[in-house]
Amino acid sequence: MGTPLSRDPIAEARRNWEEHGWADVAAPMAAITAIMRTQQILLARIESTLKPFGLTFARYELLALLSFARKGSLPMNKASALLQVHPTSITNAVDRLERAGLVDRSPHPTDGRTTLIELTTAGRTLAKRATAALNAEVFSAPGFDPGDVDHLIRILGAFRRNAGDFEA
Amino acid sequence: MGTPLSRDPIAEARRNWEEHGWADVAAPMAAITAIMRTQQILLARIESTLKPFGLTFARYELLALLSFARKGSLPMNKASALLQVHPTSITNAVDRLERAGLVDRSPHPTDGRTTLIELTTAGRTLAKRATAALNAEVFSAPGFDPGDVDHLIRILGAFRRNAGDFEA
DNA sequence: TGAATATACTAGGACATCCAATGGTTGGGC
DNA sequence: GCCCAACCATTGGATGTCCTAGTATATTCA
Repeated sequence: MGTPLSRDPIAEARRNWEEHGWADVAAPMAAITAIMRTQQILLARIESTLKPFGLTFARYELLALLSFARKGSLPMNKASALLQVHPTSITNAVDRLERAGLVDRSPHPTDGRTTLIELTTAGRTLAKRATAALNAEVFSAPGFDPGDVDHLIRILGAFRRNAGDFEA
Repeated sequence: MGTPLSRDPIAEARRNWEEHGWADVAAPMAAITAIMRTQQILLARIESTLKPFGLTFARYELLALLSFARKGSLPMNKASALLQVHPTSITNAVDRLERAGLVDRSPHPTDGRTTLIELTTAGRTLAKRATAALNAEVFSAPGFDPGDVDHLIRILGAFRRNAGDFEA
């Protein structure tokens, strides 16, 4: 990215909100905008780490999920639910992973509507190496104060629960 | 989205990390994944609020930025820097906003390389109405505990500064 | 002054996401 | 036993983001 700005653009936006009579919602606006920007920064780091493996974050998430599955396979709709993305995104990711020889599609033994996804040997190996890279290059030095990490997990966990992601 | 899951999928992932010998980075991994998911939820709310106005979040951000510009116009590279997105994203957004009659392009008076973006009357009106809708439907009840909002602003502000977004 | 470098925007391609619509498959209610 | 609503995966279209490359204009410097 370019040169650092001389002032925090989100703090600027917050001031603008306050000057226009929206002081009551200025702080939440700033927090939400900050989350947007933080996600963008983190995603860029992750994508950059995964690039040498030929993976995007979306495809990595699917590989990682499969690598933790007890049976080694997962129905597509389960993957969609657990990763909280639309079924079409799973279809898209599986298409590319399958073309790359990292996963296989197979029909569900009893339910003809369902398709199972399974890691190939190459997929399992790549998932391990990509996870090691993410741990080393992103998660081990995330840029948060260690004490703040627990704050974030608690605050965002409550938010996600309120939003209906999961139950208490 | 579907039914709430019975357990927090990010807490599950954290457990998986710990069981595989990556306990030292499990917490940051969980925090980062939670930011990704939180951004997704918030973006969906924002897009849903903006949809009746024919706006996306990217285009709204540009309209809002222009509405706060002193001169009422902004060079495209300034918009790119302040919104922290790729110049091509600005080109894309301006293309669509211009086609919708919400902004105009004009040449910079002294620098022939630069293009200025300016709100039309319709653009200024729509920006006001869209902001009012976001304030009412998203920012006024963001789903965070009021005390947590300040925590978030502080934690994410420090992160963004460390990441080189702006200077102290 | 004239060439080399830097800057600003645009064009085309890859990827991910969502939505709406389609075609199979299941399973419960009658 | 049959039918229809619910479910599953896929396709096609729209949007946004980034990357690479290309064109035009400015600026710097020998």
